[in-house]
Amino acid sequence: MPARGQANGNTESVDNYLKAILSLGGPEGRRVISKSLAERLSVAPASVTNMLQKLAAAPSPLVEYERHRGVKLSAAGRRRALEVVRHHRLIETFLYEVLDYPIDEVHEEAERLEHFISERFEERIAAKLGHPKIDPHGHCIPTMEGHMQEHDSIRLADVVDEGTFVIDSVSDRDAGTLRQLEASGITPGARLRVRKHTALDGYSVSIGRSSKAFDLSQETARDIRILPVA
Amino acid sequence: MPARGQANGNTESVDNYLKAILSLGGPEGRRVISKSLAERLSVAPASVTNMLQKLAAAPSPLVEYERHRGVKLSAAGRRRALEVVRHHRLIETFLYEVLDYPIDEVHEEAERLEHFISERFEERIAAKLGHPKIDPHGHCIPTMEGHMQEHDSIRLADVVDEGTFVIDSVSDRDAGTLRQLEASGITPGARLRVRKHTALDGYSVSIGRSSKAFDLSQETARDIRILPVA
DNA sequence: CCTAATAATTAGGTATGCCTAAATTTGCAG
DNA sequence: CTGCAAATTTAGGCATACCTAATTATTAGG
Repeated sequence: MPARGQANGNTESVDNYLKAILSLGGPEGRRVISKSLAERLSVAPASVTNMLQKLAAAPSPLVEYERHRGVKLSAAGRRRALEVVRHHRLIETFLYEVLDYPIDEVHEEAERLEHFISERFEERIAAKLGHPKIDPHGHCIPTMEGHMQEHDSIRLADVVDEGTFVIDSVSDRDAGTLRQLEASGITPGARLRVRKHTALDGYSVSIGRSSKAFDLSQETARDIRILPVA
Repeated sequence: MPARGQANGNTESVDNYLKAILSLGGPEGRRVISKSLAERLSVAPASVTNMLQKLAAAPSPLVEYERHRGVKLSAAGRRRALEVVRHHRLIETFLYEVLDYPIDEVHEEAERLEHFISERFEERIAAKLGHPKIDPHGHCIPTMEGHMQEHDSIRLADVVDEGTFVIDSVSDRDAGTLRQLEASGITPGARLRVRKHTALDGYSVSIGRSSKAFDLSQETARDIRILPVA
């Protein structure tokens, strides 16, 4: 298939590499090793090497890559990655708010569409939504200029003993988990009271002023990010 | 790139071949010759032969193809083609009605997105729009079951002398033309009074009860379809 | 009915992006 | 400092979908 997208050779595949590097390298833009990329993208390590070489060799490269030493995004690469993340999160918000999608279906649809929408589409849905700052999972939406100020939330899984928190965000990694969390009222903005189960390796939590308690596995607790109560 | 889409090997490219065959073969499903397809798709004739052979050789083929004798859609191919057309026209309507796109920009965006939206997306925008029967250009939207009842409109270019008509639809072939027609009030549903310019090889038209007259080239008149006044 | 023009097909190539298997390189433990 | 294991890279392939050039079919004119 001939290359798609703008002047550059930006394809769906390239977008996904950039997103993965951004996500794995964190906001500070740490070096990312090929193995992590291969895992994240469900692709053979050799394919990663291949792609990184091509990306790095391009006229205005999207990544900085040194043999055997991992990759990081160039300024241009970071810009493109943030644009794709912006698309993704705006689309999710749009599907949820305007098209009444169930929360656990927005991710998959956005994952496909994010690569193909135009600047106009981006601008129009942003306007329609009142230029939202966070998506339905609580993740912040990068600005048009490519700025993203992360919240300094922590993972519930990293809480030592107990306390009361505000839910910052919920991972969209697994649709099933997401559906369950939503059903239990564990959504961004909710107040969460937490107590650690030392025996069961998990947590007992309740929402708001409710006395109903839920058990969460350590696994699930990694998908929830929390903030101290304001 | 690995195949995208459902069980079958439906790619963007295949979709476009099917749409072109549907469009060139008309509602009756006439045989289409490779040359026309090549022109329509801006592709070399050899590429068409190649693709048709693959499509026809598939386990449940989307086309019926005989060497040197053209192609037509199989039942499955027609179903898929109509689904893509439905996507296209629903998306156009959605962009126009919900996202306030200018009329001359809806086609290009829909042309890209039509291949990537899910059944759910289709269903949700259809619901949001109240299950519309025609798109903003006046083209009818195939049903979910793959039915499309064409209007028996005629091209303005085929009008012999003069008369009054209702505008059925306007082609989305050229954005510039479309923008001009919109600006002149030549949009689906409008009443059109026509008089032929024998000398200039074109038409003089006016809209509704307005006395302002516009000249239209023969070229442009091919892009306008009309119905007798009800 | 034969030939010339037109259409279609075959043959052989390009680029993308993925794969496996066989080298390498790196880095950590002893 | 050595040597093994993990990570990475190279080499060689596959599928898609496109291309050009050369060949073969079909069809329409004379």
